[in-house]
Formats: sequence, C-alpha cells, structure tokens
Amino acid sequence: MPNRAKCNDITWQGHADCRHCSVRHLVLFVNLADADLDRTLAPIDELTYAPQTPLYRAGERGAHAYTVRSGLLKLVQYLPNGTQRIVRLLRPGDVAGLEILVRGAYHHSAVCIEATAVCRIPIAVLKDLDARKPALHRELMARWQRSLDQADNVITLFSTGNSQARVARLLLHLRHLPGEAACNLLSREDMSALLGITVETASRIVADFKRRNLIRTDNGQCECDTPGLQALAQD
Amino acid sequence: MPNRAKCNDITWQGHADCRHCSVRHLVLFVNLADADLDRTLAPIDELTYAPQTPLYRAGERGAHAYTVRSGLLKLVQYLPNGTQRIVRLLRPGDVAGLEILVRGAYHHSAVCIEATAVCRIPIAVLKDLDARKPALHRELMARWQRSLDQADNVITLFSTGNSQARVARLLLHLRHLPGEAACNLLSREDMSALLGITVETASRIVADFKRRNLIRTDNGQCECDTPGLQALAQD
DNA sequence: CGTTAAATTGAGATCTTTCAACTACGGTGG
DNA sequence: CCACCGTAGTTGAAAGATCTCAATTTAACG
Repeated sequence: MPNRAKCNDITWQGHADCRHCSVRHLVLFVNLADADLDRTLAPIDELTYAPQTPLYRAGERGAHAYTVRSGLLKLVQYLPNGTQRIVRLLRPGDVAGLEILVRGAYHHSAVCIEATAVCRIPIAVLKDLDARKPALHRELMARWQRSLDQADNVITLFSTGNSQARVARLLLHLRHLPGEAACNLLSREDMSALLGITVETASRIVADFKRRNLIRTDNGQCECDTPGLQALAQD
Repeated sequence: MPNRAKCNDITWQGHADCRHCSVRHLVLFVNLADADLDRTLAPIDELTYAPQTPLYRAGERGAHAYTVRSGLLKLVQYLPNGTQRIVRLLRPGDVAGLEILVRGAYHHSAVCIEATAVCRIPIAVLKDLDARKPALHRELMARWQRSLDQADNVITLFSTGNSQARVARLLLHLRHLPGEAACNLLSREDMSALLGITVETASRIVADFKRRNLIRTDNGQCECDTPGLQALAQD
C-alpha cells in the first residue's frame, strides 16, 4: 500500500508541488512555464513504495507513466520458459511506462528494488501538454532516447563478455555518483536476471571480489575499488 | 557510392514520391496529408546501398535520419576492448538515426547487411513537421517505442539462454513473414556480434541445425523448420 | 531462539571459448 | 584457362567458464 500524497494538496506536509520539485531538473516538466504546470498539477500524485513493490505488470492496461524521484526500480520481462529478465534499471530522473502513450498496455513489469518515490502522471496530462506545449515534445523525445541508451547499455555492458566483466561493469554502474566509490548492492537474484547469468555465478564472483578487496561491503552498502573494477570491466 | 535519386524528381524513372511510396504505411509520414508532404518532399532523398556499406558511424555528427524501405541493416556499438556488438537489426519500416533529434551525434554505426534502400530525411524536416503537425509526434513516438521494443528483443531473445536457443530465435526472427519458412542467413560474424557468442559456436550450431534438418540452406537463402526451431527457442 | 529466505560453497556435468588446421569458394592476374 | 590468393565457413581438441544440483552457512526477523 503506497504512501500517497497529492503534490498540490497544500495541507500535505511536504507540499512538494512540481514547481519546487527537488528533481524537477531531472523530470519531464523541466521546460514548462509555471502557469502551464499549475493547470496540470491536479492529477499528479507523488507515491512512495517499499522494496519489492510492483508499480505495474506487463500486459496490464494502464493510464499512468512514472518518473522516478528517488530509489531504484527494475523493468522485467518474462520469458516463454518462465524465467525473468531485467531489461532496464531506472534511477532518479528516469521514466517508466511511457509506452502507454503509444500502445494501451505496459510492456514490462516495473518493480521497486529499493524504497522508491515516484510521481505518477496520468497519460491524459501528457497527451494534453503534448498537444499544447512543444517544449514537452523535446522532453519526451529525450526520455525515449534515454530509455534507448539504457537498453543499449544493458546489451553492451551487462550482456556481453564473461560474468566477471559483467559484474564489474554493474558495480561501477551502480555507484551513486560517477566519481564516487559507494553503491548499493543488488540481490544475487537481481544480478542474475540483469546479467543473464545464474545466481550461483553472481554469488561466486561477488564473493571473489570481496576476497580480492575489489569491493568492501557493509550491509547493503558497498565501496568499490574503481580502478580495479575498471580493469576487469575491460573484458 | 550510393545510387541517389530525388523522390520528387519527376524525371527520375521510379518517381517514387512519398505520396505513392510503397512502404508509406510503414514509414514516418503515414498520417500526413498530401499537402503537408509536398511541402517537405524536396529534401528527402532515396538512396540504395550495397551490402557492407556504412550509412553513418557512431559519434559522427549528422543531420539525417533514415527510414528503411527494403533490405536489412545493423546498428553496431564498439566496446572498450575493440570488439563490436550489434544492438539492433533494422528492417523495412524501421528508422535509424532519430537520436540526432535529441543529441547532435549518432549513437551507433549503421551498416547495411543486405542491399538496402532507405529514405534519407533531413532532421530539419522532422523538426519542422514536428512543430506543425501533431500527427508526426505520434508517429515519432511510435518509432521510438518500436526501437525500444527491438532493443528489448535483443536482450531477451538474443542475449539470453544458451547459444542454441539464441540461434534458433534469431532464425525465427529473420523469417520474412511471421508464418513463412524462408529467411536470409546472416554471416557467422554478424550472428556472433548479435548473439554475444563466438563465430565458431555460431558456425557449429548452424551446421548442426543443417544436419538435423532444422534448416535447409541454398546459397544465402534458408528454409526453417519452424516448429522444430520453436522447440529449441524455448530454452 | 527458532524459522525462513538469501547467500555461499563444492563437485561434476555441460557448454563455450580458444587456437589451430583445414575446406570451399570466388575472384584476380598470369 | 588455370593457378593462386584471400575470405568465410567449418571442424577438432583441449582449456576454461558456466551451469546444475546439493549441501552448508549466514542473515533477517518475528
């Protein structure tokens, strides 16, 4: 049961309307004038979810897209043989569910990995703004392109080369900031579904990295030896 | 050196202007009125390329997007270690190079696999139409979404499971029509770059499929035993 | 403290890569 | 016309990586 709050409900403690949204420079409405935003504020909800919570399921018909404000979530596709494959990781500023604009149904299942906050945007709002404000086109195209870049990354970074290189690339990718060493580890199962390897190999490689001091873990936190991992990520 | 012809040059033998374009229902301008098309016809060239010809290279700055009219081409990314990975196969109706609308440079190298005919569309035309005709937005979004679906397919179909399953899925995917058995084989090298396996394994598996009568090849042509391949594609 | 899920480890089977050799084939030039 | 050459495809054998299945340890949590 997500914690629910209307962005524009002044009685809500946070009163996080889109004009003051902390990730506004990341999200869809970057280039809209405040007046335009006010017209659209009403139906946009901010929601927070616990880890493992699904936002929507593949095939489901829906009427919302989601921008990630904080946390981490995965887009999953189920294969004919029943196993599942993670096709994308979404972080703050990313958008999920835009395919609703084109088809009627979601193409993936979206599931929170960490505690995650999102803005839930009715598709009608996007369509309305899209018809009136060309600035949103560019923003939408940019989101679509970002999704494509991320999909390409899953192919070239996470589905290419031996398992050790894939895990190394994943750890580097998970770092909170490009230069920083800290990152949150995924479960071995998520690693396996993202890297196309088994849970056991993922576990063996992570354990090996720990022994070789390439990573130092404390609970879910992880400190990376960036240069060391980069060497392994090469191949 | 591509064979070059202005779509709207009435002296050109084919006189394949966009209004009568044989793949018009597939390409970008499906929903535009003829009057709108006329305004944009001038700068759109139709080009044909021989196999192996590059349309553009990753990182290159460019001003054109391409719709595929016939043939087959690949989008390739080069990895840090020098090897290359095919991240998408494009067939008639698909679009290449739309990222130019968002960034200034191409994100992949586009290379023809078979003899390929394309329409080369200046980005300025897309921007102009995008600003004036909402119908093009929807079409653009649909193309972007199609690219995403194709990227997802490369992940789930071509980068998941053992090599035999990947090859089987590729052969099924390459069939000209969903129900038909005929398809054009890729070179073992392209298979390897697309499936994330070595040339030798690709060769071994194709040879094995031939021996087991799962495919029958004649030159580059190939007849698939669809149910047989589907069984292997399961996993 | 007991219960359950997640992570780890071992050992053998299986798959894939690597490296090298060999074949088939289409041009090219003598 | 034919010998030669280069490329793509094929095959073999051994090494290496990954998977599978089972057992064990660790962590999480009521």
